[in-house]
Amino acid sequence: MARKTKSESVQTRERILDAAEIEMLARGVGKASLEQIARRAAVTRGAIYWHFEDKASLLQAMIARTKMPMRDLRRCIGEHIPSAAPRELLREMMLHAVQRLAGDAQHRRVCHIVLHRCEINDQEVASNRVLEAMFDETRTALLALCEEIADDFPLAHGVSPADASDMIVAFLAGLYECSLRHPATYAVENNATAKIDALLNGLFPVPAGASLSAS
Amino acid sequence: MARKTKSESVQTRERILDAAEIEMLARGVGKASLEQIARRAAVTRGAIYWHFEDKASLLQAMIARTKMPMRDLRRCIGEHIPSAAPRELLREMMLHAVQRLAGDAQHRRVCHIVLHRCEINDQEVASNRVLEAMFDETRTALLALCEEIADDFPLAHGVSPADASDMIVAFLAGLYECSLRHPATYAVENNATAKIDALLNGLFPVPAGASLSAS
DNA sequence: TGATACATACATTCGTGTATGTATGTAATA
DNA sequence: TATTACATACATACACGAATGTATGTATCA
Repeated sequence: MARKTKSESVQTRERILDAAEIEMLARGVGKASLEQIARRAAVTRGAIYWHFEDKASLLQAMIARTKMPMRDLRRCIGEHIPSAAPRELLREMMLHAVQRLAGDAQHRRVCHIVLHRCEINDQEVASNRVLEAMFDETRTALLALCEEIADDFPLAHGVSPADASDMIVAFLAGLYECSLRHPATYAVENNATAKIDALLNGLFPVPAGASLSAS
Repeated sequence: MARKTKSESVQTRERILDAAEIEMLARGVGKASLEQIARRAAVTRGAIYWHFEDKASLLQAMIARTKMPMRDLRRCIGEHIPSAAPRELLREMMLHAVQRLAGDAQHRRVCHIVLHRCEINDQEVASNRVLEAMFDETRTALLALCEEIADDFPLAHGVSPADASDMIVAFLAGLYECSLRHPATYAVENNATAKIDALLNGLFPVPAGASLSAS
């Protein structure tokens, strides 16, 4: 009814974003109306249009609230690359991604929305750019890592560093797919280390007698 | 303007389905209007409502036109299981899936629509059931196969048959994700055999000196 | 001649965007 | 310190288009 103080308005904005997450997850971005989002946030559409330009920028703000997984991985690379051995680093990165996916509920919701509750219009900006960034950054970062690893370990027969990074990207993307679509059936965090090690051993087989901590 | 012969009406139906594929792929299921689909098929909405109940059943018919990848795989299992060794069978199945994804344009389009151009409503029927079937059937079939393989080959350390089939499902799902979302960057069919072999060798490492054609 | 295979026309709903109202916080002024 | 002035943070109300569903018309095939 009246003007609220600054901190109250920030809270309102957060409540709107929370409500948008829930509604968009349940009904899809297109079918979730601003009216329903507003009702869930205990405000009116007026409040939404005050805080956001339109539904697209609301979605964008919602996405921006959670750090995207692959940017995270990349930063993780930047911080660790000077010190650790690349193969260990890759392993840690993959584990980190899995743990994030298993542990961070808001991250799961937002990824679920972007990946599965959002029709992609070829010209559209919001989630499309995010997805491109996710895939491209991941691929770039992983490719560089795989090339470094290939200096230390022999690659599997017929597999190039690019092939290896493609497989890892596919595996991670598939993890998100399976665990978000069917959380009951596919428990991501279950035996994650063993699974990741099996994949890495297939791509970069450790020669008999060699140590994993080769520089 | 007038009544067509039976075969002509079948052609009209097909043209509508073709147009729906194109429009839904370009704009998403929700934003593709029946009017635009009709225009592309050179008919009016009247024709669409004659052939289909509503947009949902149009989508359902569109999906039904292409066989789903995982049903295919399962049938492939049923046909081959009595004769071939399970590990070879699994390899062939995965190759088959990749080739289908690379070669069958209509299959690619429909999968692209179901996976990425379709907001999923929790209560909705059409594409949701299809997706569930895809994942569940795949998982069931692959799990059985992995258990058979585990009789012949030792599993990687700490990996159960269920873990192995989960990884394979994730890998295949990720292949679809990557190759459909970024066909330019991720060429599926590129080195597919080497990639698949690397994954299988990671999951079911072949003991030194053992032959792959173990019964 | 009746059922078929559509086209046309209309009613209705739903969501968005925008314009406007309104009450309060806040800073400047006197 | 009280008052004025304005910006803020929404609520309310309305106009508009877009899409759906349905009812009805119509020409042709069998």
